[in-house]
Amino acid sequence: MADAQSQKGGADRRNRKDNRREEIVSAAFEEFATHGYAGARLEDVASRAKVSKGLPYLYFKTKEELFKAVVRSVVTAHFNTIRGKIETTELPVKEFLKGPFLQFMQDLVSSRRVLIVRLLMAEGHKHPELTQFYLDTVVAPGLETLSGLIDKGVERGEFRRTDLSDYPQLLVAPMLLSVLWKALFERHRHLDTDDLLKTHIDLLIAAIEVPEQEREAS
Amino acid sequence: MADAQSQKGGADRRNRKDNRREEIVSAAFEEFATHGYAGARLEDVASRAKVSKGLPYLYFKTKEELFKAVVRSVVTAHFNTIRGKIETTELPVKEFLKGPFLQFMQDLVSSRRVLIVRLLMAEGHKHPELTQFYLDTVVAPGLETLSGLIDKGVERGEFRRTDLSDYPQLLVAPMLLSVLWKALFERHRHLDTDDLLKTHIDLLIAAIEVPEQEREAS
Amino acid sequence: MADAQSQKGGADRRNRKDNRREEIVSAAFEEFATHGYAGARLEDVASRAKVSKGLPYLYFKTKEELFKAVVRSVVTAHFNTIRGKIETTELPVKEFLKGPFLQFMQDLVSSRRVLIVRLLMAEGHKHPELTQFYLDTVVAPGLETLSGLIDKGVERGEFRRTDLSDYPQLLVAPMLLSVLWKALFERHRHLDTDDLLKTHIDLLIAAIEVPEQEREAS
Amino acid sequence: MADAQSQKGGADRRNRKDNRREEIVSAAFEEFATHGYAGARLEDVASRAKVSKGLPYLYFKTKEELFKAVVRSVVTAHFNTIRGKIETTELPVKEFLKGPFLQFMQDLVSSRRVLIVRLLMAEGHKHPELTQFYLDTVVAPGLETLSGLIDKGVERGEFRRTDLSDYPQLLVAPMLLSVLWKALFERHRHLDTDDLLKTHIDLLIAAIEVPEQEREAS
DNA sequence: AATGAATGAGGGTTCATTCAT
DNA sequence: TATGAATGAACCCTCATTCAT
Repeated sequence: MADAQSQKGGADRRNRKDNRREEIVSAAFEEFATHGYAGARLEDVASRAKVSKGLPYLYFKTKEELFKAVVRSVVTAHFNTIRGKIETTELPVKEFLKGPFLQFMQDLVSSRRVLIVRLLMAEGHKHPELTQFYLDTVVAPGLETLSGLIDKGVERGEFRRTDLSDYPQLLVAPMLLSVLWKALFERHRHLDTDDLLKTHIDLLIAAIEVPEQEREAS
Repeated sequence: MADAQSQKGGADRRNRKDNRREEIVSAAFEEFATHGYAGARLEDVASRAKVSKGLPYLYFKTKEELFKAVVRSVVTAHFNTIRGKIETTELPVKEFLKGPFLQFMQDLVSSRRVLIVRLLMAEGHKHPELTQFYLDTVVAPGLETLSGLIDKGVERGEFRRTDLSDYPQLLVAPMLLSVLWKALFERHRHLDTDDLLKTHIDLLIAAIEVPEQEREAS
Repeated sequence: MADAQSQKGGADRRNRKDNRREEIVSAAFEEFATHGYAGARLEDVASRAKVSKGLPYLYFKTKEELFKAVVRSVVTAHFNTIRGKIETTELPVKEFLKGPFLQFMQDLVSSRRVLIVRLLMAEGHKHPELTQFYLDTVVAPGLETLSGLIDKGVERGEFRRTDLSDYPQLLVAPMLLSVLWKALFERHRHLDTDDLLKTHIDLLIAAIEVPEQEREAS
Repeated sequence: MADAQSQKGGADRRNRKDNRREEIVSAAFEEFATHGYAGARLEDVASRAKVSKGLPYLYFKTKEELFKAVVRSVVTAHFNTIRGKIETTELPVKEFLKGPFLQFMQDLVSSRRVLIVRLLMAEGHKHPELTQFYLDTVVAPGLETLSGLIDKGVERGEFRRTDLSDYPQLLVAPMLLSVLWKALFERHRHLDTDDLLKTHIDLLIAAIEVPEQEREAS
């Protein structure tokens, strides 16, 4: 029992430490997202996380390390879900695009997480290893998966063979635009990004779809 | 003579002053584009413009004023050209999109001017009036013009009536993506943005085009 | 048995405690000697002593207390040996100087312990009670003893009566110089301090020695 | 006249700037000498020099640069005087040592400038290039000159040939000791360094002097 | 109009010291 | 007794802005 007690004590401390770390990263995310990298003050991060000014430095050697941790934490684990879905779905590709994939983009656009995208756009060029990390972890696998999805549609006879396979970026470009619009212009002029994304998917499908009557029997 | 002299002197001075101003703004553009708003140092702006450290303050009260001037200066006058072309072209809309419009996007992506876009993404939300200005001056008229272009295609029977008219942003979203890719990822992974943009236009046309045989004679 | 057990336990604890203390002081000596007072970090002291960051504070209230303990520990017990030898030697003073005393100085110059001298030089003026302690414990008795040694030589007819008795510091000044040379300049320019010290002793003896033929028979 | 005026204006500014620089270095000398390198606060340097907190950074990139400038400024030009005298004196070497040279050492010991020696002792090992500079600029030439002085005495038949020529450091070691005594112990126990130095010179001369009756006629 | 020296508020970072466990 | 997470004061350095010339 005494053992259990002390173990538990250790676990508590571990948990507390982990929590603090997460709280700091989370607070930092807000501050970076709001003020940009240079504009964010570590002291504000600390007080948002309700810790002392010096604590972040116990977990992150420098502001930049903290920034990297923020990017990593936002990125990690969120994109694997949809990727898994894409690769295992049984739906016709067209239905998948109009359903789950559209949904995914719509959700992403309205989530706070995408602020990281704006951050990266704004500050990424000053942190090459970070962009590389993001490219390797999120962008490249994501594009790979999308390419695969298009190809699957082609193989199944749903889609014509087009250059879209080479530029899966085109599938998500309007999502990027939506993110930026929301960040910059939304307060001045509303844009229905959900509908915009839906329109985008519909047009894309129209562009590459093989009409029902032309499909081969198999 | 004396009058002419002094007038000429006045003109010189005016010119010199204007030049100075332009040089400062231009130097500031480079510094802002390279280091971001917070990261740019007014002293570097001054020395890039080959003026003294204090001079920018004779023209711009604060760093923010200078920033606004930069945005305005980059924005102004560059977008009217293509807008004019769009509105007066005699080409079939399809041909216009595949020709001059594609060319315009390709040029823009590789111009230094688009760095302003990254700047706005990074700092825009802190300068609402600036984004408003940008929206009013560049974005809104641009979108308006694009809408008109699509509609013209519809009216001429080239295109089906689609929701693209409501979301002309979809025409330029890949351009935005291209800009960002170049800024962030290009050094890690090459993307042929010219070809990507071409593919985009082709797909879009495929999506909305009325097939030759279906067109009404008029 | 139980008693023995607990007694032993008590002894262990005492020993352990003393060891810890010594280890901390010893680690602190290294850190202070290497980085100076202000430059030494208590965390480094702790990790060098392989104890936790907080432990030194159980033994020493502040960094300054630890510093004092370091000075005291290095000082204590090391100088009594030579002092004892000086006071009890049967050798002619001249031989004593050329033999054991020279040896002592040569050893001291190459020992790590003299780093304390540099420390005191650097920080002593900020810790008056510490310099007083050092003066009372090491310097004053040492000089006293040296004075006595010279006087013994005079009384024995080996040396002339000179003012050297009033300034025994002159006997050790080259040792000080040697210490500093090693600390500062040795890496740039070698100095054979052993030979320098030998030369010093030889010259000093030449200066005060009563030539053989002039000595009184006794 | 206007020209002269503006020239004078320029000169004024130059002078003012140079003055500021000197004032900062001088203030820094005091602060470093009092608190050591790490203990000195640039803000205190600034306010001692009656300039703003940031000004020192216009003249010295970092604290270390300022420190180096302090060392250089104290060192420069002060040691050439005595060196010149040594090399050109017409006095018998013995008389020179007992007169001007002793005087020089006595003056030096009581000047504020020697605090730089304590500084170097304390911090020198952390700034190798600085100690090298000091060695090359002050120490090495000084020792060279002293060696020459001894040799001149030997050549003139005043002195025996001894190893002192190889270790001119022995001539100045008591000066070093005096500096340190004053810095550390003087407030606790008085030492008449003037007399100590005189005794030192007397003893040294006694050690190497060729007695009058033994000198060769020439 | 133009210069560039000077100012001083502000932010990143360190580290002696405290304290909950 | 021992740990190491946490605190917060202090300090170096930067840079937007001012001002004497």
